[in-house]
Amino acid sequence: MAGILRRSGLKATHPRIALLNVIAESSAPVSAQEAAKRVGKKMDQATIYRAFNTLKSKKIIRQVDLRHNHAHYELFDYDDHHHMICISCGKVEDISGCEVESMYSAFLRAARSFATIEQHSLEFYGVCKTCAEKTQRKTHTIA
Amino acid sequence: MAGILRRSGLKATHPRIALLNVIAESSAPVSAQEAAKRVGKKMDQATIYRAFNTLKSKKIIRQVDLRHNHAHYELFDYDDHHHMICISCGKVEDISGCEVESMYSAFLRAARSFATIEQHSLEFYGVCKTCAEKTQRKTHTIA
DNA sequence: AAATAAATGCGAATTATTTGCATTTAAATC
DNA sequence: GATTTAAATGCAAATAATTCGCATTTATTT
Ligand SMILES: [Mn+2]
Ligand SMILES: [Mn+2]
Ligand SMILES: [Zn+2]
Ligand SMILES: [Zn+2]
Repeated sequence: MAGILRRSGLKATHPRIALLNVIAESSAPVSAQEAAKRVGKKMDQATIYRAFNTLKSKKIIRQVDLRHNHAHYELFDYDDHHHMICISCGKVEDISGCEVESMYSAFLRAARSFATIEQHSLEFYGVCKTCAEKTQRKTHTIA
Repeated sequence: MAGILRRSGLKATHPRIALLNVIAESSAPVSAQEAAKRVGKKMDQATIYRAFNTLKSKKIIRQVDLRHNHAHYELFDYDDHHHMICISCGKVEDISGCEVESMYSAFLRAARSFATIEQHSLEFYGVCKTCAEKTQRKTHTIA
């Protein structure tokens, strides 16, 4: 992690490295609260938010919207993966194989007022198998 | 607007109708602050947030993430349009013609733990022509 | 017009994110 | 390895975003 930071012109400081490790080890995008909890030690929330912002501006991490009313972040791995989010329990699963980038130029042609597209976000909102089963069971019980 | 509300089992109250009009007349998704300002009269912020949530749950409006650290909402028109957002000035333009829904079943097959997809959000982050020109001009001045 | 559940307003509470400033620390220089 | 210095951190306090409790008002039903 230290190398990534230095290559971006950032100081490889202990809090930042710890935070990056937390993000890297997490299976789902992490929020400031989760990060604070998992970084353990003492990393101030202000430092966490400042780190999120600088790491985002250097494209080391990217922001993901899960509609939880607070931001989440994950490593910016350049593999263009996206997320499925359960609208019932909040579960998040990564998915890949989206072709959207290949359509950038077509979208740009259709757009009146945009010069470039740098990135996109694509999220799917649905119901996970666990929640679907629960609903099914509930329905059966009532009937 | 009153009809839409009643059809969803909601009371067609004055604040709600005013809010829906604001959302309908806006060219871009609106935030709670913008709504408060434009509804004029006095509609309490708590009422605005409560309305956003109930209208969202009835699928009359939908939430849009512009990465501004607060939620935005627009009418849920079922035409599957999406947004281009300028990372420099925040400008928002609607775009349509996305084929993502036709790929729901393929994504579902690829997903380990999801039973259904109900909707998706697709946002493009780029630079608008106005901002692109400004940058160009700045670069030229420096050179 | 009366009854009633739903919705609102208002104030206060949470939650989320940012800021100012004194102090510390990583990296560069000697 | 000690010195220098700009960048980064911690702490406390500020601001922004969203939610809650409860008394009062309002839209529909009767
Ligand atoms: Mn992910
Ligand atoms: Mn729109
Ligand atoms: Zn679920
Ligand atoms: Zn712009």
